[in-house]
Amino acid sequence: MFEYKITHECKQSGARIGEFTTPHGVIETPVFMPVGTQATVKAMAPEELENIGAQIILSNTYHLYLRPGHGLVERSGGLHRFMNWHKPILTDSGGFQVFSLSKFRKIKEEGVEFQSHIDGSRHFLSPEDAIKVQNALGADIIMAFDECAPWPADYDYVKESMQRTLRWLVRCKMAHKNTERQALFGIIQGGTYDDLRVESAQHTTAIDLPGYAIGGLSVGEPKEDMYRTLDILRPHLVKEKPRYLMGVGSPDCIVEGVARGVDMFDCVLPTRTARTGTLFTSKGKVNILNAKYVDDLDPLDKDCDCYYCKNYSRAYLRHLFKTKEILGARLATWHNLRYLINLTERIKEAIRADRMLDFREEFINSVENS
RNA sequence: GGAGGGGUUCCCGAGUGGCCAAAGGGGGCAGACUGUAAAUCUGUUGUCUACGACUUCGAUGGUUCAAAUCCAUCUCCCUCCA
Repeated sequence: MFEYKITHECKQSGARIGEFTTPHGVIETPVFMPVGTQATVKAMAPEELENIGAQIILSNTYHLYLRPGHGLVERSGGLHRFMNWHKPILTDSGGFQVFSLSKFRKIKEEGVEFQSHIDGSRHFLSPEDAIKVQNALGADIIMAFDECAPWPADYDYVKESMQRTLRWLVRCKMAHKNTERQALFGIIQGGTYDDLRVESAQHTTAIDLPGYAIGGLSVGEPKEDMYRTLDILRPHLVKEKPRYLMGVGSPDCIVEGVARGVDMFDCVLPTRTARTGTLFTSKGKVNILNAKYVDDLDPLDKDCDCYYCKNYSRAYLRHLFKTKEILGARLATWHNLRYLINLTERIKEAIRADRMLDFREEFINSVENS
């Protein structure tokens, strides 16, 4: 179980196509994983996700722990059964909530004290707790409990945080009881400090795990910093293990990430922006609410094969958004997810043809010339 | 016919002598969103030859240094009573 088999390596870029085997099926990388924090990818039914080619989705330890409680999920037969998604699932550990809910928490060596954003109740989440909850949820891939440090942040703070994340990783591995059916991934931190990144990568990969993630990026830093960090990390990653860039990203970031050897991505961007009217297209970003689309009866993207683009006009989607109809959010989400999954398909073709760098060039140009 | 209430910027609706181009919503226009406190948030919304000027608060006329705000007439709407 949890074997990662690289089936092709791009001669031009070193980008890989691989197969990661899990109890709920094989994931072909590079892969984009839609995010379904609260045991649902907002606006989409599992069947619909499957139909657009989603291979694996994310869910979240912290949010499910608070509501409805991991006990209920476990009693219902695990997360797969609870939400009726029978392909692989990855759960994030709650480490991102240490960052995003920073107003409600206090970090200690033992773990993190949270005050619930829902009702203000106090909770304590240690690395052991995060693993215990994830064992109960039953995802195929579970994440180590880390701290996603903010950006910008002082060197000393990031160093301390990164080293604590390493100590927490050791505790996570010790606590993980279900290694046969759940793959624990470690998370490399270190902000945008190159030496801290290298230190984190060396220590993290020294611990034998089925996969490794790069965290703490796309938290506000310039893209050049993110790309540089990926370049710095690349020689320090384990070639035979999947590499997961957490929280990324936008179409251009995914292309840039794959070109730098990343295999897995997740991001709320396509689903979140879809709900507010921003759509990815082969010609760049479109805000469907713009007045110029009021009479536009063409499909959003002629190059897209999604249910929305095949059956509806831009004017119709704009109308749905203007009237705040639920279907608007659904069609937009449907499209954005299909767009990103299509993008990974095109990326795989480029890797197979050993022309990932050419593809990157073409992609950047096509999106800019809108 | 009698009594009362009211007509404010695209809409609703505050404002009752100067701090009012006029609160607040809505709508419109635009922007943001990267391991989801997000079907959310931000900006903007009379005109112009634009750090100043001009036009606006049902209409007209008047009082005043100064009116959306006071007075008169007209007009339209609403409620109650006959």
